[in-house]
Amino acid sequence: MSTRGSKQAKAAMPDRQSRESWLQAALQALAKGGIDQVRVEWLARDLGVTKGSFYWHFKDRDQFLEALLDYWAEQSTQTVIGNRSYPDDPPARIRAVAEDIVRRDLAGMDPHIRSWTQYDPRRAKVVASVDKLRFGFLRDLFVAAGYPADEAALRAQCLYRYALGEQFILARESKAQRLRRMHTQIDLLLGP
Amino acid sequence: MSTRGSKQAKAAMPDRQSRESWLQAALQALAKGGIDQVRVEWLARDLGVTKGSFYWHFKDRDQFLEALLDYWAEQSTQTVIGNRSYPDDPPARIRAVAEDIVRRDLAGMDPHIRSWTQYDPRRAKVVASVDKLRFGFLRDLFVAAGYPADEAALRAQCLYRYALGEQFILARESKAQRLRRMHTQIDLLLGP
DNA sequence: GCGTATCCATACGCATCCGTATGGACAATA
DNA sequence: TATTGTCCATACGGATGCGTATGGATACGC
Repeated sequence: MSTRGSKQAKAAMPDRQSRESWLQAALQALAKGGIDQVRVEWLARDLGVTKGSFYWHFKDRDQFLEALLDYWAEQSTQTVIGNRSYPDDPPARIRAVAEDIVRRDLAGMDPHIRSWTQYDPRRAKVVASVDKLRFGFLRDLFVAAGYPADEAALRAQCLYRYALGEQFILARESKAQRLRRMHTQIDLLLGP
Repeated sequence: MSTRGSKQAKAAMPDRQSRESWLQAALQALAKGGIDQVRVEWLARDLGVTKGSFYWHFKDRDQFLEALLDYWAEQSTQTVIGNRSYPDDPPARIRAVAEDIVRRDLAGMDPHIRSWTQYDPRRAKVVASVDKLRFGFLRDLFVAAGYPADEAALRAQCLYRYALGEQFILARESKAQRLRRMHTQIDLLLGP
């Protein structure tokens, strides 16, 4: 039944878990049903191990959730900001970044994250720092496009809120439609 | 200790609960910490009664949560759309509605609702219908402002996403700042 | 005043999940 | 081969929350 670690070891020690594999599993669970889907024993079942592994890597669930939030923060900032293959022309760059936001794998994670962290000041602080970082990245794009600082900030705020809101519309829409409307929004923001 | 129903009865039967008082308490709990804060015994404590009351009004927790989602849908549509005291001038009307959205009591509820319902098709359907209704209301405002149908729809989608996204920014900002930026966004949408 | 309907308290069984305690499997090192 | 370190299985105690069973309290019609 179990695919317990055999000796041919395609990638060495198949069943052994790392801190990160637990966090990765938790992130997937979080994406599916919110923070109350992140249960120690459920993750263990997903990973094909038992809690014994969990409590070897982490002190308790609280510390794990803290680490999870940090892990999310790291992932969700690198995904957009870490991509250096964007075009040089500022407006095209803004479009490319916005498309990346819509497309990215972490789509749909934000509502769970924010629902989870909303009333915990310490956690809200982490989310706020992510918002600040992503916003700053967008603002710089508008600055590069020639807008003065305050104008750039306003437009970046608009775009960021739009991108966030986009994640929470559950309507079954094609990605093409979403992208088209996003372009309309950007055209407005790049206008006067 | 208990303010058990005495005979002077300022408003008749102080401690007796109705279906709606349970739903109201649940909505408050939901707003604070998401759906996993909605626990039968916790609500009972909040209301100053015991579970006995709950299981008289509702079959079980699942049925209760269904009713809760419907209750939210009703509340969150009436809040904005039910207000008939908006100005007649279409642009001013759009501004007033948008301000209402920012100000309204249900602010901050959406992330919890969407995190909760995202991966349940039956529940997602309810949320989608709310989105559809609120969006339709906004679209009609743009139509009234003179935009052709498709243009109005696009602008309404932009505004709606912006308003949604606004709820998820946890940054400590004054309401005045939020309103000012919202106005900027609307000015853009009412432009060319 | 009596019966009935409405609403809630109390107490219990049950399942689930957290955290711990302890020992075992496996690899690396000597 | 002995030893040590890493990682996990198993089994348990305890807490928590759901749902039920049953009786009590209050209002209302007659």
